[in-house]
Amino acid sequence: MQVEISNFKKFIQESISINDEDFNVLLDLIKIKKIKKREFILHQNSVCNEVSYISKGLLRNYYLKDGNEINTCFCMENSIALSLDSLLNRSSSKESIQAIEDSIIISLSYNNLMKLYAIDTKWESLSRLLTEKECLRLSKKAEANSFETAKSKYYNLLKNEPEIIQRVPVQFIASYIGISRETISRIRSNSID
Amino acid sequence: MQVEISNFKKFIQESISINDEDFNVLLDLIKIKKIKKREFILHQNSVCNEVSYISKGLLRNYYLKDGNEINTCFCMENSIALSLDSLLNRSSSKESIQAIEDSIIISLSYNNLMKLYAIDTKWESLSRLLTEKECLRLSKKAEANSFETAKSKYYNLLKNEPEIIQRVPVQFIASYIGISRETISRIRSNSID
DNA sequence: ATTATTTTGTGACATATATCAATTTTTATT
DNA sequence: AATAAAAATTGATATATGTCACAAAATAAT
Repeated sequence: MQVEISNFKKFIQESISINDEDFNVLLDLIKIKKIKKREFILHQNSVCNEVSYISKGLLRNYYLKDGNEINTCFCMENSIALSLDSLLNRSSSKESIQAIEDSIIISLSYNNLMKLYAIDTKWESLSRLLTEKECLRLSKKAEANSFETAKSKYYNLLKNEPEIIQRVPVQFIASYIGISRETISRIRSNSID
Repeated sequence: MQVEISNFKKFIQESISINDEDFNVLLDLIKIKKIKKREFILHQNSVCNEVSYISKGLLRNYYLKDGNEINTCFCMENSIALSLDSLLNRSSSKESIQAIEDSIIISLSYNNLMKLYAIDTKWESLSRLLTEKECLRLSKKAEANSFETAKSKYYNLLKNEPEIIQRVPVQFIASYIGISRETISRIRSNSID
Protein backbone atom coordinates (compact mmCIF):
# COMPACT_ATOMS: atom_id res chain seq x y z
CA MET A 1 0.00 0.00 0.00
CA GLN A 2 2.70 2.43 0.97
CA VAL A 3 4.57 2.08 -2.31
CA GLU A 4 1.43 2.70 -4.36
CA ILE A 5 0.50 5.80 -2.38
CA SER A 6 4.01 7.12 -2.63
CA ASN A 7 4.13 6.56 -6.41
CA PHE A 8 0.82 8.33 -6.78
CA LYS A 9 1.97 11.33 -4.80
CA LYS A 10 5.12 11.65 -6.86
CA PHE A 11 3.08 11.41 -10.04
CA ILE A 12 0.88 14.32 -8.95
CA GLN A 13 3.86 16.38 -7.87
CA GLU A 14 5.27 16.15 -11.36
CA SER A 15 2.41 18.48 -12.36
CA ILE A 16 1.41 20.56 -9.33
CA SER A 17 2.63 21.41 -5.82
CA ILE A 18 0.73 19.76 -3.02
CA ASN A 19 1.29 19.55 0.71
CA ASP A 20 0.36 16.71 3.05
CA GLU A 21 -2.97 18.28 3.86
CA ASP A 22 -3.95 18.42 0.18
CA PHE A 23 -2.86 14.86 -0.31
CA ASN A 24 -4.81 13.63 2.69
CA VAL A 25 -7.97 15.08 1.22
CA LEU A 26 -7.30 13.07 -1.89
CA LEU A 27 -6.48 9.88 0.02
CA ASP A 28 -9.98 9.81 1.49
CA LEU A 29 -11.45 9.70 -1.99
CA ILE A 30 -9.43 6.95 -3.65
CA LYS A 31 -9.38 3.17 -3.71
CA ILE A 32 -6.49 0.81 -4.30
CA LYS A 33 -7.27 -2.25 -6.41
CA LYS A 34 -5.38 -5.29 -7.56
CA ILE A 35 -6.26 -6.38 -11.07
CA LYS A 36 -5.34 -9.79 -12.44
CA LYS A 37 -4.11 -10.25 -15.99
CA ARG A 38 -7.06 -10.44 -18.42
CA GLU A 39 -9.41 -8.73 -15.96
CA PHE A 40 -11.33 -5.67 -17.11
CA ILE A 41 -11.58 -2.35 -15.35
CA LEU A 42 -14.03 -1.10 -17.98
CA HIS A 43 -16.31 -3.00 -20.31
CA GLN A 44 -17.53 -1.79 -23.64
CA ASN A 45 -21.02 -0.26 -23.38
CA SER A 46 -20.71 0.62 -19.71
CA VAL A 47 -19.98 4.11 -18.47
CA CYS A 48 -16.45 4.92 -17.34
CA ASN A 49 -16.88 6.08 -13.77
CA GLU A 50 -13.31 6.42 -12.69
CA VAL A 51 -9.85 7.62 -13.40
CA SER A 52 -7.25 4.92 -12.70
CA TYR A 53 -3.68 5.71 -11.80
CA ILE A 54 -1.50 2.71 -12.58
CA SER A 55 1.05 2.08 -9.87
CA LYS A 56 2.13 -1.25 -11.28
CA GLY A 57 1.31 -3.28 -14.34
CA LEU A 58 0.04 -2.68 -17.83
CA LEU A 59 -3.41 -2.27 -19.37
CA ARG A 60 -4.81 -1.78 -22.82
CA ASN A 61 -7.72 0.17 -24.26
CA TYR A 62 -9.38 -1.46 -27.22
CA TYR A 63 -12.60 -1.47 -29.16
CA LEU A 64 -14.18 -3.80 -31.66
CA LYS A 65 -14.33 -2.91 -35.31
CA ASP A 66 -15.89 -5.45 -37.67
CA GLY A 67 -15.19 -8.14 -35.09
CA ASN A 68 -11.50 -7.25 -34.76
CA GLU A 69 -9.94 -5.73 -31.69
CA ILE A 70 -8.36 -2.34 -32.30
CA ASN A 71 -5.93 -1.35 -29.56
CA THR A 72 -5.87 2.38 -29.00
CA CYS A 73 -3.70 2.74 -25.93
CA PHE A 74 -1.32 0.88 -23.64
CA CYS A 75 -1.01 2.33 -20.16
CA MET A 76 1.71 1.29 -17.77
CA GLU A 77 3.25 2.37 -14.50
CA ASN A 78 2.85 6.03 -13.63
CA SER A 79 0.13 6.88 -16.08
CA ILE A 80 -3.65 7.14 -16.16
CA ALA A 81 -6.09 4.68 -17.68
CA LEU A 82 -9.63 5.74 -18.57
CA SER A 83 -12.06 6.16 -21.41
CA LEU A 84 -12.01 9.92 -21.70
CA ASP A 85 -15.03 10.23 -23.95
CA SER A 86 -17.16 8.07 -21.69
CA LEU A 87 -15.98 9.73 -18.48
CA LEU A 88 -16.47 13.29 -19.68
CA ASN A 89 -19.72 12.80 -21.54
CA ARG A 90 -21.15 10.28 -19.07
CA SER A 91 -21.89 8.08 -22.04
CA SER A 92 -21.41 4.37 -22.61
CA SER A 93 -17.89 3.51 -23.65
CA LYS A 94 -16.93 2.17 -27.06
CA GLU A 95 -13.70 0.96 -25.49
CA SER A 96 -12.89 -1.74 -23.00
CA ILE A 97 -9.91 -1.53 -20.67
CA GLN A 98 -8.22 -4.82 -19.81
CA ALA A 99 -5.11 -5.73 -17.84
CA ILE A 100 -2.30 -7.21 -19.93
CA GLU A 101 -0.28 -7.88 -16.76
CA ASP A 102 -1.28 -8.22 -13.11
CA SER A 103 -1.68 -4.61 -12.05
CA ILE A 104 -2.22 -2.37 -9.06
CA ILE A 105 -4.28 0.75 -9.66
CA ILE A 106 -5.49 3.67 -7.62
CA SER A 107 -8.91 4.73 -8.71
CA LEU A 108 -10.76 7.98 -8.25
CA SER A 109 -14.45 8.05 -9.08
CA TYR A 110 -15.99 10.67 -11.33
CA ASN A 111 -18.03 12.02 -8.45
CA ASN A 112 -14.99 12.31 -6.24
CA LEU A 113 -13.09 14.03 -9.03
CA MET A 114 -15.86 16.62 -9.20
CA LYS A 115 -15.66 17.01 -5.42
CA LEU A 116 -11.95 17.66 -5.70
CA TYR A 117 -12.51 20.38 -8.29
CA ALA A 118 -14.85 22.09 -5.85
CA ILE A 119 -12.52 21.71 -2.86
CA ASP A 120 -9.44 23.29 -4.35
CA THR A 121 -8.66 24.72 -7.78
CA LYS A 122 -5.28 22.99 -7.79
CA TRP A 123 -7.06 19.75 -8.65
CA GLU A 124 -8.53 21.39 -11.70
CA SER A 125 -5.04 22.62 -12.61
CA LEU A 126 -3.83 19.04 -12.36
CA SER A 127 -6.60 17.93 -14.71
CA ARG A 128 -5.79 20.67 -17.17
CA LEU A 129 -2.10 19.83 -17.17
CA LEU A 130 -2.67 16.09 -17.57
CA THR A 131 -5.20 16.70 -20.32
CA GLU A 132 -2.74 18.96 -22.12
CA LYS A 133 -0.12 16.24 -21.97
CA GLU A 134 -2.64 13.76 -23.31
CA CYS A 135 -3.38 16.09 -26.22
CA LEU A 136 0.30 16.22 -27.10
CA ARG A 137 0.59 12.46 -26.84
CA LEU A 138 -2.40 11.99 -29.14
CA SER A 139 -1.04 14.47 -31.69
CA LYS A 140 2.29 12.71 -31.76
CA LYS A 141 0.62 9.35 -32.12
CA ALA A 142 -1.59 10.53 -34.98
CA GLU A 143 1.47 11.91 -36.71
CA ALA A 144 3.63 8.85 -36.09
CA ASN A 145 1.14 6.59 -37.83
CA SER A 146 0.71 8.71 -40.93
CA PHE A 147 2.93 8.63 -43.99
CA GLU A 148 5.23 6.01 -42.62
CA THR A 149 6.02 2.57 -43.92
CA ALA A 150 5.22 -0.41 -41.73
CA LYS A 151 8.90 -0.72 -40.95
CA SER A 152 9.23 2.92 -39.84
CA LYS A 153 6.14 2.68 -37.69
CA TYR A 154 7.55 -0.36 -35.93
CA TYR A 155 10.99 1.15 -35.42
CA ASN A 156 9.54 4.47 -34.30
CA LEU A 157 7.56 2.64 -31.67
CA LEU A 158 10.65 0.71 -30.66
CA LYS A 159 12.52 3.98 -30.31
CA ASN A 160 9.81 6.08 -28.65
CA GLU A 161 8.05 3.53 -26.50
CA PRO A 162 10.40 0.55 -26.21
CA GLU A 163 8.54 -0.80 -23.19
CA ILE A 164 5.48 -1.40 -25.32
CA ILE A 165 7.44 -3.57 -27.71
CA GLN A 166 8.94 -5.48 -24.79
CA ARG A 167 5.80 -6.01 -22.78
CA VAL A 168 2.86 -6.03 -25.16
CA PRO A 169 2.04 -9.08 -27.32
CA VAL A 170 2.50 -8.58 -31.05
CA GLN A 171 -1.16 -9.22 -31.77
CA PHE A 172 -2.04 -6.10 -29.76
CA ILE A 173 0.77 -3.92 -31.07
CA ALA A 174 -0.26 -4.54 -34.67
CA SER A 175 -3.54 -2.64 -34.57
CA TYR A 176 -1.98 0.05 -32.36
CA ILE A 177 0.35 1.09 -35.18
CA GLY A 178 -2.07 0.12 -37.90
CA ILE A 179 -0.28 -2.78 -39.53
CA SER A 180 -0.91 -6.53 -39.58
CA ARG A 181 0.46 -9.10 -37.15
CA GLU A 182 2.17 -10.88 -40.01
CA THR A 183 3.95 -7.76 -41.18
CA ILE A 184 5.40 -7.24 -37.71
CA SER A 185 6.70 -10.80 -37.75
CA ARG A 186 8.37 -10.16 -41.08
CA ILE A 187 9.92 -6.92 -39.88
CA ARG A 188 11.29 -8.69 -36.82
CA SER A 189 12.82 -11.46 -38.89
CA ASN A 190 14.21 -8.89 -41.32
CA SER A 191 12.44 -10.46 -44.26
CA ILE A 192 11.30 -6.95 -45.18
CA ASP A 193 13.82 -4.30 -46.11
CA MET B 1 -15.68 44.55 -34.25
CA GLN B 2 -18.97 44.06 -32.46
CA VAL B 3 -19.77 40.86 -34.29
CA GLU B 4 -16.38 39.33 -33.52
CA ILE B 5 -16.60 40.19 -29.83
CA SER B 6 -20.09 38.83 -29.63
CA ASN B 7 -19.09 35.56 -31.35
CA PHE B 8 -16.19 35.20 -28.95
CA LYS B 9 -18.38 35.70 -25.91
CA LYS B 10 -20.85 33.11 -27.12
CA PHE B 11 -18.03 30.66 -27.77
CA ILE B 12 -16.80 31.01 -24.20
CA GLN B 13 -20.28 30.71 -22.78
CA GLU B 14 -20.62 27.34 -24.44
CA SER B 15 -18.09 26.10 -21.86
CA ILE B 16 -18.34 28.30 -18.77
CA SER B 17 -20.59 30.94 -17.23
CA ILE B 18 -19.27 34.47 -17.36
CA ASN B 19 -20.76 37.84 -16.54
CA ASP B 20 -19.98 41.21 -18.15
CA GLU B 21 -17.35 41.98 -15.58
CA ASP B 22 -15.44 38.76 -16.31
CA PHE B 23 -15.68 39.39 -20.01
CA ASN B 24 -14.42 42.96 -19.69
CA VAL B 25 -11.30 41.68 -17.96
CA LEU B 26 -10.72 39.45 -20.95
CA LEU B 27 -11.42 42.21 -23.47
CA ASP B 28 -8.51 44.24 -22.15
CA LEU B 29 -6.13 41.38 -22.95
CA ILE B 30 -7.09 40.48 -26.50
CA LYS B 31 -6.42 41.81 -29.97
CA ILE B 32 -8.55 41.58 -33.08
CA LYS B 33 -6.67 40.94 -36.30
CA LYS B 34 -7.58 40.64 -39.96
CA ILE B 35 -5.60 38.01 -41.80
CA LYS B 36 -5.46 37.81 -45.58
CA LYS B 37 -5.58 34.52 -47.43
CA ARG B 38 -2.13 32.93 -47.55
CA GLU B 39 -0.87 35.00 -44.60
CA PHE B 40 0.67 33.17 -41.66
CA ILE B 41 -0.18 33.62 -38.02
CA LEU B 42 2.61 31.22 -37.05
CA HIS B 43 5.75 30.21 -38.89
CA GLN B 44 7.57 26.95 -38.50
CA ASN B 45 10.51 27.29 -36.07
CA SER B 46 9.07 30.26 -34.24
CA VAL B 47 7.38 29.99 -30.85
CA CYS B 48 3.60 30.05 -30.72
CA ASN B 49 2.82 32.98 -28.44
CA GLU B 50 -0.90 33.16 -28.75
CA VAL B 51 -4.19 31.42 -28.81
CA SER B 52 -6.34 32.57 -31.75
CA TYR B 53 -10.10 32.42 -31.70
CA ILE B 54 -11.40 32.41 -35.27
CA SER B 55 -14.42 34.63 -35.68
CA LYS B 56 -14.45 34.37 -39.45
CA GLY B 57 -12.46 32.46 -42.03
CA LEU B 58 -10.43 29.29 -42.21
CA LEU B 59 -6.84 28.40 -41.39
CA ARG B 60 -4.68 25.33 -41.65
CA ASN B 61 -1.90 23.86 -39.53
CA TYR B 62 0.76 22.05 -41.48
CA TYR B 63 4.33 20.90 -41.22
CA LEU B 64 6.93 19.77 -43.69
CA LYS B 65 7.89 16.15 -43.99
CA ASP B 66 10.46 15.21 -46.62
CA GLY B 67 9.61 18.39 -48.48
CA ASN B 68 5.88 17.68 -48.51
CA GLU B 69 3.30 19.64 -46.60
CA ILE B 70 1.34 17.55 -44.13
CA ASN B 71 -1.88 19.24 -43.03
CA THR B 72 -2.78 18.38 -39.47
CA CYS B 73 -5.72 20.64 -38.79
CA PHE B 74 -8.23 22.94 -40.41
CA CYS B 75 -9.74 25.54 -38.11
CA MET B 76 -12.75 27.58 -39.02
CA GLU B 77 -15.31 29.89 -37.44
CA ASN B 78 -15.86 29.41 -33.73
CA SER B 79 -12.75 27.38 -33.00
CA ILE B 80 -9.23 27.93 -31.76
CA ALA B 81 -6.05 27.91 -33.82
CA LEU B 82 -2.67 27.37 -32.18
CA SER B 83 0.31 25.09 -32.03
CA LEU B 84 -0.37 23.42 -28.70
CA ASP B 85 3.04 21.82 -28.31
CA SER B 86 4.85 25.07 -29.01
CA LEU B 87 2.57 27.18 -26.81
CA LEU B 88 2.69 24.88 -23.81
CA ASN B 89 6.34 23.97 -23.96
CA ARG B 90 7.50 27.41 -25.09
CA SER B 91 9.41 25.64 -27.83
CA SER B 92 9.80 26.39 -31.53
CA SER B 93 6.92 25.09 -33.57
CA LYS B 94 7.16 22.30 -36.10
CA GLU B 95 3.94 23.55 -37.58
CA SER B 96 2.99 26.66 -39.49
CA ILE B 97 -0.49 28.17 -39.38
CA GLN B 98 -1.71 29.82 -42.55
CA ALA B 99 -5.00 31.36 -43.61
CA ILE B 100 -6.80 29.48 -46.37
CA GLU B 101 -9.42 32.23 -46.54
CA ASP B 102 -9.43 35.88 -45.44
CA SER B 103 -10.00 35.60 -41.73
CA ILE B 104 -10.70 37.60 -38.61
CA ILE B 105 -9.19 36.31 -35.41
CA ILE B 106 -9.14 37.32 -31.78
CA SER B 107 -5.80 36.59 -30.23
CA LEU B 108 -4.79 36.18 -26.63
CA SER B 109 -1.09 36.08 -25.84
CA TYR B 110 0.47 33.34 -23.75
CA ASN B 111 1.38 35.87 -21.06
CA ASN B 112 -2.14 37.20 -20.93
CA LEU B 113 -3.50 33.68 -20.75
CA MET B 114 -1.32 33.09 -17.68
CA LYS B 115 -2.60 36.36 -16.22
CA LEU B 116 -6.16 35.17 -16.70
CA TYR B 117 -5.43 31.91 -14.88
CA ALA B 118 -4.19 33.97 -11.94
CA ILE B 119 -7.11 36.40 -11.99
CA ASP B 120 -9.92 33.90 -11.83
CA THR B 121 -10.00 30.12 -11.79
CA LYS B 122 -12.88 30.10 -14.26
CA TRP B 123 -10.36 30.82 -17.01
CA GLU B 124 -8.46 27.72 -16.08
CA SER B 125 -11.73 25.79 -16.16
CA LEU B 126 -12.29 27.08 -19.67
CA SER B 127 -8.84 25.86 -20.68
CA ARG B 128 -9.45 22.47 -19.16
CA LEU B 129 -12.77 22.07 -20.91
CA LEU B 130 -11.44 23.19 -24.29
CA THR B 131 -8.42 20.94 -23.92
CA GLU B 132 -10.68 18.01 -23.06
CA LYS B 133 -12.69 18.67 -26.21
CA GLU B 134 -9.49 18.82 -28.21
CA CYS B 135 -8.45 15.43 -26.79
CA LEU B 136 -11.70 13.90 -27.93
CA ARG B 137 -11.34 15.47 -31.38
CA LEU B 138 -7.82 14.09 -31.70
CA SER B 139 -8.87 10.61 -30.59
CA LYS B 140 -11.67 10.57 -33.12
CA LYS B 141 -9.37 11.78 -35.86
CA ALA B 142 -6.75 9.17 -35.06
CA GLU B 143 -9.41 6.50 -35.18
CA ALA B 144 -11.06 7.78 -38.36
CA ASN B 145 -7.80 7.51 -40.26
CA SER B 146 -6.95 3.97 -39.19
CA PHE B 147 -8.21 0.79 -40.78
CA GLU B 148 -10.26 2.57 -43.36
CA THR B 149 -10.01 2.47 -47.10
CA ALA B 150 -9.27 5.69 -48.95
CA LYS B 151 -12.89 5.84 -49.99
CA SER B 152 -14.20 5.47 -46.42
CA LYS B 153 -11.81 8.10 -45.14
CA TYR B 154 -13.04 10.54 -47.75
CA TYR B 155 -16.72 9.81 -47.18
CA ASN B 156 -16.30 9.88 -43.41
CA LEU B 157 -14.79 13.33 -43.72
CA LEU B 158 -17.62 14.39 -46.01
CA LYS B 159 -20.09 13.14 -43.42
CA ASN B 160 -18.36 14.40 -40.27
CA GLU B 161 -16.79 17.65 -41.45
CA PRO B 162 -18.54 18.55 -44.71
CA GLU B 163 -17.35 22.14 -44.51
CA ILE B 164 -13.77 21.00 -44.88
CA ILE B 165 -14.58 19.25 -48.13
CA GLN B 166 -16.41 22.33 -49.36
CA ARG B 167 -13.90 24.96 -48.37
CA VAL B 168 -10.46 23.34 -48.33
CA PRO B 169 -8.54 22.63 -51.58
CA VAL B 170 -8.06 18.95 -52.38
CA GLN B 171 -4.30 19.20 -52.19
CA PHE B 172 -4.59 20.07 -48.49
CA ILE B 173 -7.30 17.56 -47.67
CA ALA B 174 -5.25 14.68 -49.05
CA SER B 175 -2.53 14.69 -46.39
CA TYR B 176 -5.11 15.44 -43.70
CA ILE B 177 -6.75 12.07 -44.26
CA GLY B 178 -3.55 10.36 -45.32
CA ILE B 179 -4.25 9.59 -48.94
CA SER B 180 -2.92 11.00 -52.18
CA ARG B 181 -4.35 13.88 -54.13
CA GLU B 182 -4.86 11.60 -57.11
CA THR B 183 -6.82 9.07 -55.11
CA ILE B 184 -9.22 11.80 -53.98
CA SER B 185 -9.72 12.80 -57.60
CA ARG B 186 -10.51 9.24 -58.48
CA ILE B 187 -12.94 8.86 -55.59
CA ARG B 188 -14.70 12.05 -56.67
CA SER B 189 -15.03 10.87 -60.22
CA ASN B 190 -16.20 7.46 -59.02
CA SER B 191 -13.43 5.64 -60.86
CA ILE B 192 -12.79 3.77 -57.61
CA ASP B 193 -15.46 1.51 -56.16
C1' DA C 1 -8.21 39.97 -72.22
C1' DT C 2 -3.93 37.32 -72.30
C1' DT C 3 -0.61 34.96 -70.16
C1' DA C 4 1.30 32.57 -66.44
C1' DT C 5 0.71 29.88 -62.49
C1' DT C 6 -1.55 26.80 -59.66
C1' DT C 7 -4.71 23.19 -58.95
C1' DT C 8 -7.20 19.19 -60.33
C1' DG C 9 -7.99 15.14 -63.08
C1' DT C 10 -6.48 10.75 -65.89
C1' DG C 11 -3.76 6.94 -67.36
C1' DA C 12 -0.12 3.48 -66.76
C1' DC C 13 2.51 1.09 -63.70
C1' DA C 14 4.88 -0.64 -59.48
C1' DT C 15 4.84 -2.24 -54.93
C1' DA C 16 4.01 -2.41 -50.01
C1' DT C 17 1.31 -4.76 -47.27
C1' DA C 18 -3.11 -7.14 -46.31
C1' DT C 19 -5.20 -11.61 -46.46
C1' DC C 20 -5.49 -16.52 -46.25
C1' DA C 21 -3.62 -20.94 -45.03
C1' DA C 22 -0.45 -23.86 -42.83
C1' DT C 23 3.24 -24.65 -39.44
C1' DT C 24 5.94 -23.86 -35.47
C1' DT C 25 6.54 -22.00 -31.05
C1' DT C 26 5.01 -20.45 -26.72
C1' DT C 27 1.91 -20.38 -22.93
C1' DA C 28 -1.73 -22.24 -20.10
C1' DT C 29 -4.30 -26.13 -18.16
C1' DT C 30 -5.11 -30.64 -16.35
C1' DA D 1 4.97 -33.91 -17.48
C1' DA D 2 1.46 -34.24 -20.99
C1' DT D 3 -2.01 -32.10 -23.44
C1' DA D 4 -4.61 -28.36 -25.09
C1' DA D 5 -5.00 -23.67 -26.46
C1' DA D 6 -3.17 -19.44 -27.98
C1' DA D 7 0.26 -16.75 -30.28
C1' DA D 8 3.78 -16.04 -33.58
C1' DT D 9 5.94 -17.13 -37.84
C1' DT D 10 6.32 -18.23 -42.71
C1' DG D 11 4.84 -18.70 -47.59
C1' DA D 12 1.89 -17.62 -51.51
C1' DT D 13 -1.14 -14.46 -53.54
C1' DA D 14 -4.06 -10.42 -54.55
C1' DT D 15 -4.98 -5.68 -54.58
C1' DA D 16 -5.51 -0.95 -53.04
C1' DT D 17 -3.27 2.91 -53.56
C1' DG D 18 1.04 5.47 -54.23
C1' DT D 19 3.99 7.44 -57.79
C1' DC D 20 5.14 9.49 -62.07
C1' DA D 21 3.93 11.85 -66.22
C1' DC D 22 1.00 14.54 -68.64
C1' DA D 23 -3.37 17.03 -69.78
C1' DA D 24 -7.15 19.88 -68.57
C1' DA D 25 -9.27 23.27 -65.82
C1' DA D 26 -9.32 26.95 -62.68
C1' DT D 27 -7.28 30.89 -60.64
C1' DA D 28 -4.12 34.74 -60.36
C1' DA D 29 -1.24 38.25 -62.41
C1' DT D 30 0.00 41.42 -65.99
